[in-house]
Amino acid sequence: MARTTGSDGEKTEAAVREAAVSLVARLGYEAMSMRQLAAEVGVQAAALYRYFPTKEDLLFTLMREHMEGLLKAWDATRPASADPVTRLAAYVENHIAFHIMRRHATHVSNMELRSLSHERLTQILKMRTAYEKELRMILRDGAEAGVFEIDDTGLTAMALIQMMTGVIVWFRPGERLSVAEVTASYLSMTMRLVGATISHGTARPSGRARDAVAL
Amino acid sequence: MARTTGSDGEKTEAAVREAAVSLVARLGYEAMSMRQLAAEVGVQAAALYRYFPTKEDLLFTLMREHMEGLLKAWDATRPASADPVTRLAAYVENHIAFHIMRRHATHVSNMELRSLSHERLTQILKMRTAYEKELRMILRDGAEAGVFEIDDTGLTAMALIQMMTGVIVWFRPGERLSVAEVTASYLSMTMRLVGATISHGTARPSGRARDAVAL
DNA sequence: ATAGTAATAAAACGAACGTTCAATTAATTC
DNA sequence: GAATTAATTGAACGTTCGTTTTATTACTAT
Repeated sequence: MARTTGSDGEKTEAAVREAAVSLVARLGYEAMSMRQLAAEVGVQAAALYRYFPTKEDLLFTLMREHMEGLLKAWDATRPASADPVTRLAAYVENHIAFHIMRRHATHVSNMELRSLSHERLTQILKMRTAYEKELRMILRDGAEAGVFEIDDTGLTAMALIQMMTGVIVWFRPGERLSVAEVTASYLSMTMRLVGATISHGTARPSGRARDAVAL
Repeated sequence: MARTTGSDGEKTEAAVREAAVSLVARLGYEAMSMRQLAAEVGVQAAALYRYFPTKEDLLFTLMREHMEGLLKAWDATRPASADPVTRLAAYVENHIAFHIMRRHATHVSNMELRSLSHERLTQILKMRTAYEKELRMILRDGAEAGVFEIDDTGLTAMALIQMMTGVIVWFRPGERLSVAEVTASYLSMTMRLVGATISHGTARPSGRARDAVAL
């Protein structure tokens, strides 16, 4: 046999991407074989090489697009306001929403970095650093404005990101808590953690967001 | 050749364990080959099988001993006091100290769970859950006593653990911050996060621990 | 000394891996 | 409808993998 009826390059490539994210997240990059991936897509292993020259190229593509998506999502959400509390709230909400929505891809981007070549690792880390810098800037502005009480901006940013990203480890949609409830809780914890002292009139009407500020 | 002069089973096994933790942490379990591990120890691959029947047995041993060590460390540190603030402070300090000290082993225990058989995975997760339960109990007691302000005990426990464990991702001993400084900062952030309202007289004299309570 | 055990080397096994190549068929273009 | 291009198969390549087997040497107890 050869070309199959109804075959379409674009559709196949999309199916490969999708299956790869799921498989790598579940099994790990090294543990997933190209034959396994091909079987999941319903194709022979050789067909994958029409779309991705090597296995590592495939991994890198998944990671790069995930990071680009994260940066793009933040760019679209980023509030014009200069109020650090509002900005921090937006950052937290965007981060949690994005990571819950793309749990598998986040897992891949966080866990499989060691499988990238040095050059590509650098590329991904650059994007990650840019994203983290956004949070550090918010924290610094808030600290300087006196609305946050923060020991060490860099350390606090890392702590917050680890805490928020950790959501994907235990959160499962449709269980005890809704996304909105989780987000509200994390918002509340974040605001306490940074010692936010003034209430921001622009408080979201989402659930128990009142906690997000006061303490 | 065969048995080498000066060879000693106990020493070899210890060397294998040590090298394995380091290699699995750096390369990942799947990416590390038994030949690579053997070379690191200075032995032939076949020699490894005298100490660990399979590669997975080796991984499981590393993980089980790490988790046992964590539980044991907490058991030795756990304060007799019933004061939730004191207990929480002890938990945080123990957790951070242990995880920084055993960065590589923690990496292994957190990242390679998917390479375990179902049965062994369950065993490790049971230990992990027991450890997390300790934190949940502290949080619950504190919330009931009115010294903590907590939305959801389970969610807060997960958030705290993710935050604290995240230390191993970015912290490198001998860089900008000392272990004591990092611990003090995390203690401070933790106490704010849970809304600890009363000062605990037993405050450590370690650095800026004054922040650990007040807000 | 000698017998027995502990610790390893050396070589080999079959299976699985990522990848390549030639052949073949489906769709598209002219 | 012929020529071209797109998409895929099936088989194969050389490597590497985890593991087993066998032989050999170092140590220990008698």
